[in-house]
Amino acid sequence: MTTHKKQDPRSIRSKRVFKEAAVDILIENPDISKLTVQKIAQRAELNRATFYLHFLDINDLLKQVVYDIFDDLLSKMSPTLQIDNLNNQEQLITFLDYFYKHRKILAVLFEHPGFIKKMHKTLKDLIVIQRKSEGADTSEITLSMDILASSILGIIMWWLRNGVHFSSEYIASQIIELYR
Amino acid sequence: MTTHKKQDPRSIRSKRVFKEAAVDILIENPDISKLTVQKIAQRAELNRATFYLHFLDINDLLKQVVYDIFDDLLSKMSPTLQIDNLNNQEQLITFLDYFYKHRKILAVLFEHPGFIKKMHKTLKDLIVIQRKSEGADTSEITLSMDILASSILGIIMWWLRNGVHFSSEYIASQIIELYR
DNA sequence: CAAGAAGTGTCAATTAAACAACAGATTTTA
DNA sequence: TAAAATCTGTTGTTTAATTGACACTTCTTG
Repeated sequence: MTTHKKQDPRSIRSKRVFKEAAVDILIENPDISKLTVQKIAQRAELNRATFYLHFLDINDLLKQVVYDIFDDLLSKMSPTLQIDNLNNQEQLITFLDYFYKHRKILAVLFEHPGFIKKMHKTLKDLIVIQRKSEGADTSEITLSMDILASSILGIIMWWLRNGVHFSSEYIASQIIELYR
Repeated sequence: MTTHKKQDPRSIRSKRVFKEAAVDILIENPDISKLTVQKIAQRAELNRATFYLHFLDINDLLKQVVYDIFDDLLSKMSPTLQIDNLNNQEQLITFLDYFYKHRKILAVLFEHPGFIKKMHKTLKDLIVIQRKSEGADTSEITLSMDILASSILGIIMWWLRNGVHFSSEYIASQIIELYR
């Protein structure tokens, strides 16, 4: 059990503001190579030196952004997973709504090396958790989950790429239809 | 000539954030008597004690908010006043657009004692500046300007009270028609 | 109306952010 | 490609914000 020393609210805020600033800039201009610490600090209205109190470099910040997104996603998913009478479709819609809400930064991050792989792993884990909660045999589920995760990820990426013309409800119903 | 010592960006930001927080709270709940330093600090994500580094009390903050608004208004008006071929109507529309943009906080501030009086003075000054730029005799203009300012202020207050159903262009044309 | 809750204004001590300067790396552009 | 401009990562020092406490006043509500 790690003891987290209580953080100064200034630190908490600064970390958040730096990340928000970076995300905002990336949404305006998705070219990560054009992102600089100076621009982030400027947008965050914080000193450039302060950046280095919280992050090693831009890549470290982006990793934390990615981590935050997954953390947020998991915190949104787990409560619903604990409700027994919730069916697949409702969970899937929660999942898709999350993607819709964060579609702009996700579209940028999908271009980021390593993100898709991490996304895949998280998605698979979520599917495994779900299947287990449905009482499936542990030995049978792990095998085909990669393929299933890949398919869903492919659909999501297509969905995001194409400007999200369809509702999350419709996509959910299509995914369920496909893997019935 | 007062020498302004260059301010720390943290101070500048804190002052701004406190004011924004107060305005936000007032727009949500226009009852000034319900506004507290604690709520402002909480909304601003700053410590309550920090508030007192920048403001004497809530009233002092509100005075500064009022001042900022007028400062902003005057900076928006003066450039147009210097353009010779600009007519009354265009100036009036600039003026009215400003009110439209800030209508929410202005609706709150119009309830604030002293605001209408200050508003009146500023409006009169603007009218006087305008009349002078039109080459009017200095002795003739000051007298009826109070009545004129009161009328325009009355129209603006009515306009704001009634949910701004009409465009600033239409109101401008009506005001000009009235005082032709 | 009495008691608890919430808000005020202030303080000394602590901590995080700003500053400014630096050498060196990278990118732009003439 | 050479020069200029921008960006990087780091540092010691200064300054503003946080903290938690304090005595006091003003709501709020049973």
